[in-house]
Amino acid sequence: MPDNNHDLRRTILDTSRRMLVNEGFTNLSMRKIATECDCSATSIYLYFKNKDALLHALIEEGFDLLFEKLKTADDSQRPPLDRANTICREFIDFGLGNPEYYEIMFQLHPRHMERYPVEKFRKARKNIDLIMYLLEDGSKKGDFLIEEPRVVANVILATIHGAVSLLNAGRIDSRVGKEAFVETVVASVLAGLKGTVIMGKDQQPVVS
Amino acid sequence: MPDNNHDLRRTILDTSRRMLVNEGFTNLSMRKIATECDCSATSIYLYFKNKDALLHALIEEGFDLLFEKLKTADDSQRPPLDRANTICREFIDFGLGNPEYYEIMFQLHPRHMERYPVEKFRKARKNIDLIMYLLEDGSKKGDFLIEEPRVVANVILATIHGAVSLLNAGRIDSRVGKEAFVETVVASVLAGLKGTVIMGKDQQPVVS
DNA sequence: TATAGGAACTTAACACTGTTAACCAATAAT
DNA sequence: ATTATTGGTTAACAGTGTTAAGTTCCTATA
Repeated sequence: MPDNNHDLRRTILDTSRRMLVNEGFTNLSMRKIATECDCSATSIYLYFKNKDALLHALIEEGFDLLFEKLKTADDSQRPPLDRANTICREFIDFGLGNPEYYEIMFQLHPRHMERYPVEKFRKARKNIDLIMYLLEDGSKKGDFLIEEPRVVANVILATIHGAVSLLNAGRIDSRVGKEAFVETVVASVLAGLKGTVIMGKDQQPVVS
Repeated sequence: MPDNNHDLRRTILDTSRRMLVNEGFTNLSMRKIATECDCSATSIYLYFKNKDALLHALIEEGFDLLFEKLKTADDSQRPPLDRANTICREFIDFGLGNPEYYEIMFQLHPRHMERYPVEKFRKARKNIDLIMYLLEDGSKKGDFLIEEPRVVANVILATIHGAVSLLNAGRIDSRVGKEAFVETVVASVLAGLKGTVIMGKDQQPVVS
């Protein structure tokens, strides 16, 4: 049996991912995962150094998922502004659609877990890089006016992240419609790329 | 003894606030608070329904603190754009300067604690309202071009929140300087208010 | 074929956590 | 004088992450 060794490891990952999505991060305990996997809690420690390491593995999967989503949605043939628009919406869509994943990926405070290994940050950074390359492309084509793509890419990420996290936390004024909020956020991001972006009558941002 | 009753209550609040700031949210346990207060852990339950209620009280204090900071920094006599600039920077300053407070105020996921009581949200909303009034003022004076101040106020809050939370979590690309990042975020927010904002040579946003 | 080694897994335990039930002492009210 | 209330306690429950020690079982070598 070649890598049948890692059968349980996969089961643990799959069930904990499922439990994370279904029952939330707070209800994710080693013992609960274990009973769901039909093994003892300590068996998990055979494949993961501790709970944080298991969490890190899930986070990594999350970043892969997000990156795939962004990459497949992004069409490098389209105009940069359209691409930026798409990327923003896909990111928000991911965050609102996978709140549990999003939480451990972006909202889990470092103080709550072991330092996320530096080498794993590369996967997280791939998403920012994707934005950055897009900005550089837009700059080269003269569509954007950006001096420091890396800084702006991080600002864009921060803006969208703020929107997603506050929405998911239910901390956006209830009198503000979710759609209007999202549209305004996206418009604001796109506005930062070049010129002024206003809202068209079909709720799509239009560059004036 | 008039309200000597609430002596212990005050001590609990003060020490837990101090412990929160000094040792972080994760290390805040009822028993630790109790030993620090020279009382038993169960005594805390005489004054707070549970740990969440204690946390809510701390959150409330945090919002008061933030509101005071914003209110005293805001000078309604100055031009709206200057005021917006000040508010943004004060907010960021608060978030970076009080990461523990900020965490329980804005990053503590609802799933991790009992629903934050609706009536207490008013204190949180006072900060958004302050931004909103400023936007309305700017609109009235013709400095801003804003159709829905409440939506935009929430977007501004989200943008700044995203920046603060990612900075505090150490999730901003290390190759991006903190100052440059903050300046770009503020510039981006101000740009959304009207026209295009570019960075002057003194790193201060200038409206063109 | 017998035995040593190691891999996969379990049980029992430790030191924590939030929270509750039961109890006790002192003060205030009838 | 007796009752009720206030403010506090101790002991316990059920849960947490984690570790040390022990157990099975399969595989490879003497």
